[in-house]
This record gives sequence, C-alpha cells and structure tokens, in this order.
Amino acid sequence: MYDFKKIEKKWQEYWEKENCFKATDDFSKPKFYALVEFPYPSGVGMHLGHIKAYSGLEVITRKRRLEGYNVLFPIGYDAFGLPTENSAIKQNIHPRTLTDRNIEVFAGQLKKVGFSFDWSRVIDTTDEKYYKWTQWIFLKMFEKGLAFRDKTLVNYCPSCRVVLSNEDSQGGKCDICHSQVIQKEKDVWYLRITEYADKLLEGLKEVDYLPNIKLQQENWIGKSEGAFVDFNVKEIDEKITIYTTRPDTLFGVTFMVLAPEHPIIDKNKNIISNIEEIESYREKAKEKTEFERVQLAKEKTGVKIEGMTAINPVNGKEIPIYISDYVMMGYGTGAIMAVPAHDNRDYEFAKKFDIDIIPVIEGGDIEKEAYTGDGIHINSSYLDGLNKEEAINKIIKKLTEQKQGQKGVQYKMKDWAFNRQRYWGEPIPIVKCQHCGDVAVPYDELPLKLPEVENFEVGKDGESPLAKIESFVNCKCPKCGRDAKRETDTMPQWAGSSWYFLRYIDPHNDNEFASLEKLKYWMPVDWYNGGMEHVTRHVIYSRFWYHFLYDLGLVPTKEPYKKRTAQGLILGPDGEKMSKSRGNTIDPNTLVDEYGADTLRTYVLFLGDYGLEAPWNDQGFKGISRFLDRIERLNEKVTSSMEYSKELETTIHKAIKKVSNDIENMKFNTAISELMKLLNEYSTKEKITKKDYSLLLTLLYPFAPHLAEELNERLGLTPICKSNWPEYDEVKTIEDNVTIGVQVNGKLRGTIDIAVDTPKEEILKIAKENENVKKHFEGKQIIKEIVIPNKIVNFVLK
RNA sequence: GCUUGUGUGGCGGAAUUGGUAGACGCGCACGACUCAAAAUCGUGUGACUUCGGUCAUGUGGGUUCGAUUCCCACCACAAGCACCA
Repeated sequence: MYDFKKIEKKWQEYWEKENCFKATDDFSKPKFYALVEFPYPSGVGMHLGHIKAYSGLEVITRKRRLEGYNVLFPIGYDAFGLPTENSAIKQNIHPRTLTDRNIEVFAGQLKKVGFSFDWSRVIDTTDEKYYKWTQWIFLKMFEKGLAFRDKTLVNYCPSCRVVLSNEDSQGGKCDICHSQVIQKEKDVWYLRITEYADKLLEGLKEVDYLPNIKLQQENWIGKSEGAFVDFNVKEIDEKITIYTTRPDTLFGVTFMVLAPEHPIIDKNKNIISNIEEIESYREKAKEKTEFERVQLAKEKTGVKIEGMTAINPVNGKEIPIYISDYVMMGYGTGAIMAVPAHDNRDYEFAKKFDIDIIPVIEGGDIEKEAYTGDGIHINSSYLDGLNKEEAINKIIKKLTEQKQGQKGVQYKMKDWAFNRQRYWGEPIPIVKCQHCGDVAVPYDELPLKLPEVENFEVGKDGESPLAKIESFVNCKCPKCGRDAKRETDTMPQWAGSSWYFLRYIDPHNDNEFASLEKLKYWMPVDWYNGGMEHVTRHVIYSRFWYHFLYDLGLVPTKEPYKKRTAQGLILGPDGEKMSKSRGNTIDPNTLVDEYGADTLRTYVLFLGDYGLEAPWNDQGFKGISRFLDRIERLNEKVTSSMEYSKELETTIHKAIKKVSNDIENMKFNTAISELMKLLNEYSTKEKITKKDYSLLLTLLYPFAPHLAEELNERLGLTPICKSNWPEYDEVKTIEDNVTIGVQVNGKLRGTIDIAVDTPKEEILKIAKENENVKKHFEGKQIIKEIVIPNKIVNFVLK
C-alpha cells in the first residue's frame, strides 16, 4: 500500500498554505455556492453519514474550481441543543466547555478527510457574535407580528421536560429521547409560519429540488381547498362554522360533530341537558394524548349533545350534534359536517350511533361502505345530475350569495412552537412587563447573552434553568423603565440553522448579519445537499426565514436554495440501519487511519447510487484500496510524451465525457467505474504517455485528491488544484467500429463488427452472411428486416 | 389506510432512456510467482443443458419486430404522512 499517511498530510498542508479553497469576494468571476448541512458536534464525533453527505458536493466543488469558478464551500457547527446539554449534565461540565471540546475533535476529523472547505468562514451557532443575529431576526419577526405568545395545549416531552414543535414530535415520539409526547397547557412562543404557507408552496415551483423532496414539502404544508359553511343552532342565536372539502355533499349531511374542546359547549352549558355526560367524555379525551386518539382510531366514540340542534343551511333539516375525539380542534374549525354516505369516518360513526345515511352521489354501495369517489349527484335538489367539480362550484356560489358560507383554504402545517425550557439555546430577547406586555430587547443591546450558571438543570415543573438566575431574570422594562422580568425560555435547535447559509457569506460582519452586496453576489445557494430527514423541518424552516427576510428587502432572491439533493443512508454490513445497540457501526476515523482518506472518500461514493441507501461492505472497501494502489503502480509505465497515445484517444475522450457528466448528475458510482475501466485499459498497454496518466489523475482528483496530487507531482507537473478540468472532443468520442447484435425473431443469434455509420443495405448483407444467423433462416421466409444503424438488426421470419 | 420510492447473478450495483441484460467492483474457482503463505499478476464466473439450445431483470397479463425500460393488475420491502373533515 502506498504511504497515504505521509501523502495526505503533505497535501492537506499544501492546500491550506496556498489557500486553495478560500472563496474570494471577487465579484467579476462566476460563482458557485455549494452547501452541506453543518454538523451537530456531538461527543461521538464524525460518522460515516457525514462522509457520504459531504463527499458528494466535495467532488462537485473540486471539479468546479478546476472549471474556473469562485467556489464557496463552507462548514460550521450547529452546536446549540439538547444532546450537548444532557451530556454536559451527565459529565458535570459546562455545555460551553463540552461544545468547544466537541468542535475541536470534529474539526480535526473533518480535516483529516481532506474536504475542501473554506476553513476561514467557520461558524458556530453558539458563538455570541453569531446568535446576536439569530436574536436580531427573531426581533424583526416579533416587530412584524410573526412571533407571538399564546397559552395553549402543546406537545410536551415529560422526559426532556421541554415543549416540542409538531415537526419535533412526529409520530407522537420525542425526536430527542423517543419517549411518548403528551399534551400540556403551556405558555408558548410561536412563529407564524402558516402565514408563509402559500409562499412556501408557490416557491417550490421555481426551484430545482428532487421530486420526492418537493412532494414531501407539499404534503407537509398540506394545502386543501374547500369551503367554510355556517350551520345555525336552533335553540340559540349562534352558528357553528365547519370546514369541508366536499361542500357538494351538503344534502347528505345527517349530523354534526364537534371536537371535545369546542368552545361553544362551554359557552352554552346551561342549555345542554346531558352536560355531565359531555364533561366526563371531555375529561377522558383530555387524558388521551393526541396520538393515542389517533392510534385508537379503530373504534369511534362520542356523545350526543342533548339540547342543541343544528340546521342544515341548504335544506333547513334539523340534525343532531355530537362531540367526538375524532374531530381535532387543531385543524379547520374544530367542527365538521358529517356525510356518512361519503366519508369513511362519518360512516363508521353513523353505523355505531345508528344515524341515517343518505347517499347523494351515485356509485358505491352504502350498505357496505362509504363511497368517496366522484359521480353524479342525486338526492341533492339543484345539484342533481352534476359531477363533483360542477356541484362544488355551484354550491359555493349559492352559499356565498346566501351569506352562509364561502370558499376557503386550510393547511395541515401549524405554527412553529419556538420556545424551549432549556439552558443551551439562544435566549429569547423579550422582556415581560406588567404594564407594557411583551417588550423587545432593544437591538443595540444584542446579543442578549446566556448568563453564566452553575446549575443548568431543568426545574421540576418544566421551568427553564434561566428562571433561577435572578440577575438575568430581573431587569427594567425597555419601554417604561419599571421593574420587569425577562423571558427565560430559549430558542429551539432549529433557530440557528434557519439562516446559517447567509452568515457564511459574510461571517465576520459585526454591523449586519451579512452585507447585501455580498449576498447579491453569492445568493442563492447553487446546490444544497443533505439528509432526507431534514426536508420537512430544517429546509422548510429556513425557507420561511429567508422568505421573511426577502419581504424586508434584506436578501436578494425569493428562494434560498436553487437546487436541493439528498444522499441515501449507509447501512451496516448486515443491511440494517447502523446503530450502537445493533453493534453494526463502522467508524470512519479508524478507516482513515488504516487505509487513508482517499480510499474512504472514494468508496462511500462507489458503494451504490448516491441517493439510495446501501449496505457497507468491508471487502468492497478493500477493492477501492486495491484500485488506488494499481493507479500508483501504473507510474512505472509512463513515458515523457505530453500527447495522448493515439490508440487510447477515443477511450480517453469517452472517459472525460462520462466522468464529467456522471459527476454533474451525482452518479459517482459509475464515474468511478469509468475510472477503473480507464485504468484497466491503461494496464493492458506496454507504455502510456505522461499525458495519458495525468488525465487519469485529474479525473481521479475530485475523489482521491491527495493521491492524485502526489502522483501528479511525481510527473513534475503543476499541482492539479491549480490546473484545469479536462475537456473532451465530441468527435473523438466516437469509435470507428461498432459491434452490433443480429436478432432473428427478437432473439440474439449473432454479432457483427462493422464500421460506424455503415449503410443499411451493407449491414443487412453482412448480417445475412453470419453463419449462425443463416442457420435460423432455413425453411423460413423473411417478412421484415429491421435495421437500427449502430444498434441492432432484427429479422422477422415466418 | 393514503402518498412516494424500490425489487436485476452468491453480494453492491450497471444498462446512453425501447435495441447484444449483468458494465465496474466484491466474492468464488483455476493458473503464474513463492519452500510456503500473504500481496501481486493472468484466465474464467447468471441458471439449466442431450452442447443444438432453453430459461432468466418480484408475479401474472398486455403493447411492440424487439420490454429491466411503456401500460394494466397483483405481491414484497422501505420511507414519509396519518381520524386533515
């Protein structure tokens, strides 16, 4: 094995000394901004996932620099958050100390792999100079009414003792400790992301994200179009507004259902005759978490509200009202009209409570199940005979005229719960004043620093550790000057990462988060690669912040990321997800020490389709090590000629084309296989020229840069990092001869070697002379001859 | 349940988008070098076969001269969403 230790160290030092990867603010050059998700510097250090995630754009940026671009490929640390805080508590050290220690380890590991990051722009979200601007943007949102406080039921993790956003509690499990999330009434800061729902949806049209990424975001935003309809209540002068996507089925409504928490119940207790029964159902519903409610979906439960009757606005029919936990207060209006004939849940409920089921759309069999498809309307007065779309339009028009309803839109996405009762996060820069309410900390007092504390454990009742620091809590109201108290919650982990890509552009600016002039040059991010797990959270959050900053005129483009891709996981050798408990983890740091960074970098890109998951294979990894060794040994065959070998010319031009295109399409595995083919071809030759060899090295450079540079230097050539990406000549990629298949009745019966672009007649003639083909002609008649030039010949016989 | 993917040798995976299925790598077998082993190099390697062929890209149909590729139905696995009205 070649001496990778020496070689890798040498070139890492060289690149650093020569500032090879520094992005310059030279606005005259074409720019390329490549972004990878910055790591969370946890104690365990870098894992294989990081290597794969970063290697993709690493290859692309190495190529871009050779193509003459001014490349910005930055790195930093997303260091606030619970894991560090929990680990610090365990080890009994300060999170600051632990974070610094972790970052140092992480940086060392990243550097050893030789990634071409611009190390002069490193950012750390926990740095005061950084989070000053996180707080600043928060205050801007507060100023515009996009950050607000509310007391509501929230997702709460009893184990971490912290409020979670919907995104952080997917599936009812805490994202950090995976324990069951419960609903708790809490004082919550929200960011009004729902106000940007439409813009976030619209913006997807103009960006180049992988289709599944777009789709996931669309689903997450969850826009639905329908109508709000008012149902009057017979006994009182009040109406219940519902949201529906199927207003066309209004004639089939046979009851209504309210969420247990629906406020109309509290307001009208006096007229409800079975109020005890209702209250007891509500109590039970409260005990269940929102997720238990979902899991127990099998059986519908509910209670009829005695003393309240609703009136169907389209036909004046009186219908009963129920409460049931299958209706959520958090979506729509917390009340629904039930059409059992055409909705599965309503159908189940109606069956259980023996309520009428009236079909209003033809098709399906309501004896068996609800029919949710389209069809001609029946039993629906003036809607009879219409299809779904026509009926929806007509009924909405009618409802609007009668002032009993209107067109409406709903989103699944909810506002972003933004405070955490923890120490290790950005303090929310708000002062709570008895007289003035919530008051912003003046901009010139930012950053509002995290106070030094001895004990940063969470309070028993889920209070932030900051609440115990009197010197922090007690302050003067910035508005009226009287005694006031600070908000003691901190921001969630996602805050710092919502704008970090802007800071890289101008990381040392103390006057603004980044200068507009520089932003105008560098934005948008040309290519953002990261994990699939972040597309519904971080990517949406950061797009939201960016849209907001755009509306303030502080950033130059509508969308932050022009292109977004995602890498697939590396699974353990057993094909399962790598995890400590399974004992199937592979430590990249040991591999770097034992086989070198080049081998590791190349292998993670070779082991499969970049976008799909693939299992690790130790043998395959050694195969790459062998491949690099072979490249090194090739150097014995090199002549001094600076021309391509004549006989290799076509092969070489084809290889340049293939490798270049594959890199652009992130088809790294086939790019590497092309390099292997080229090497195999070289190996069959007695001698290769210096030029031949240097080409192979340049193509190899993005994958295994250290070795490529070293071997290139031995040839006495300019370092690759200072030369150009090779170009190919399309004409020279075309072979003189092709081998094409000859089929008889669609089955391959032989192959023939012919010159490229041989005329059809000629091909047919040669094909017919093929011995094996001839055999199949015996006793049969040719009824059709198909010739696709340079591809295939097919004879159809009878 | 809904949405989106994926399914090809012993294994990871290729296939210019409808044109010689299995590139490249791993593994395996045999050979060379070696006292021997490792490393390295060379050859072979989808399955059956009566050596003429036959069957093969999850299963079953279809379109086509020709289908891994397009269409229909089904099965399996993975991811995401989940009583969203």
